[in-house]
Amino acid sequence: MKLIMLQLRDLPTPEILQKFVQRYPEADVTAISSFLMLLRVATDLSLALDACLSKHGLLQGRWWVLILLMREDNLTSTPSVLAEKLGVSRATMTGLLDGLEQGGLVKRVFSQADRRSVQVQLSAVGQSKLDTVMPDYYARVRLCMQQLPQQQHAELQKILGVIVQGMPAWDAQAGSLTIKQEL
Amino acid sequence: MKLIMLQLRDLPTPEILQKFVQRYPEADVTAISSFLMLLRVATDLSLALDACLSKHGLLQGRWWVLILLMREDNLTSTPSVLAEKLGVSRATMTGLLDGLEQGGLVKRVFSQADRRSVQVQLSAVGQSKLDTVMPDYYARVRLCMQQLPQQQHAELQKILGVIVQGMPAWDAQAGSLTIKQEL
DNA sequence: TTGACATAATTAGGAAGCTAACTATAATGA
DNA sequence: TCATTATAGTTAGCTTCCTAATTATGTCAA
Repeated sequence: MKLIMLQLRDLPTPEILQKFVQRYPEADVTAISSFLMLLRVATDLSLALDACLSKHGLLQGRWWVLILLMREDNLTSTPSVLAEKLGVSRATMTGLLDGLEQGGLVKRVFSQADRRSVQVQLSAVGQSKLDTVMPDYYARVRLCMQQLPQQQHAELQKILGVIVQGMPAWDAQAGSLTIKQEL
Repeated sequence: MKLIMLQLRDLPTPEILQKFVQRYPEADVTAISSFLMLLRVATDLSLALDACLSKHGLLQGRWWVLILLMREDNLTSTPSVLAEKLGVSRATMTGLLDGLEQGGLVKRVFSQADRRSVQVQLSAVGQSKLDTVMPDYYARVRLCMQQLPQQQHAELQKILGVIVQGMPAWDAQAGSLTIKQEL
C-alpha cells in the first residue's frame, strides 16, 4: 500500500467547519481539528526531512534503511526484515537496496546457510555517510523542537499514545455507525 | 516535491537510542522520540483514511479536491487554486481532475472571462458521493479520538502549534551547526 | 500597436511506491 | 522419497506523484 500524504496547506476555518457540521451533524469539530493538524504538521516535518536529506544526496527511504542497518549489532539484516520494519513491500526494498548498493553504501552478501536469503550489510562508506548526515538531522530535530519544554514532550507522547490506542476503533465500528447513518 | 511517508513500523528502543546518542552526542532523545512518534501516528492515520476512502472507491487526493470544492460557496474553483490549497503541482491537479471528471464527480466549465482559465464545479453526483463518505469519515475520526478528553485536544493543538512555529529553525540554522559539527 | 513577459492548463517523460507473477531454495508429510 | 507447500528475493507492469516543456491567452509598457 502506497502512502502518500498530501500537504493540506489549507486547513478549514471555523466558519467552514461550522458549515460542514450543519450538513453532517456527526462531525466533531474538535476531533477533526486535531486530526487535520496532526496530518499537517507531520507532512511538514516529513518535507523538511526530505529537504535535509537531499542536501546529502539521500532520499528518505534509503536513509531509513541505513539507520535500520546501523541499529543492528553486526550492521547486517535481510531484505525481508528491512521491508517489514520500514513498512514497504519486499519489491520496494529490492529497489532501495539496488540504489544503496550502487552507491556503495551497503553490500549484499549471499548467505551460505539459506541460499534463498541475502545478508545486507552497512559498508564503511554507508557508515561514514550516516556520520555526516545524522549530526545534521539531529541538530535540526533539536532546533525545531527546542521551544517545547520537557514536560510538553511527555504530554505529547502520552496523547499520541492514546490516539494510537484508539485507532482500532477506526476500522472496527465505524462501518456499522455508517450504516445506521444511512438508514 | 513528492511527499512520501514511510511507515516506520519499528521505532527505536531506548537502548538503540542510547547507542545512537553515544555516537552522535548532539542527539536529543526526547525530541527525537516526539518527532518519530509524530510521524508514526500521522502515517497510521493517513493509512486508515486511505482504507476508509477506498471502501467508497475514492483516493485521498481526489477526495480532498471534492472537499475543497464543497468548502466554496458556489462549489466552484480553478485548478491552480485547488493545486495550491492541496499542495500539489498543477500537473498533478490536472490528473486528479481528469479522474474526478471521468467519474462525473466534477465538471470542467470553460471560463468566458479568462479563456486560459477553467472553472471546476462539484457536480450533484460529487456532492452525493461526499454525503455518503463524510458521515463515515467523521464517525471514524470521532471514534479514534474519543479517548482523548477535550482538555487534551487543546493541549495537543497547542503543542503542534509550537512545533510548527519552530520549523523555520529547521532550515535556518541547522546548516551552520552542521558545519561547526564537521570541523 | 506590438514585443516581452506572466499566467492557466496540459502534455511528456521520469521517480518510487504498489501488486502479482516468477525463480530458486527449503521444509513438510504421505 | 518426492510431491506439495512455504519462503526469499527479484522482475514486470501499473499508479500517481513530480519537473520541465508546450500551448494558449492575458497584461503592460515603450
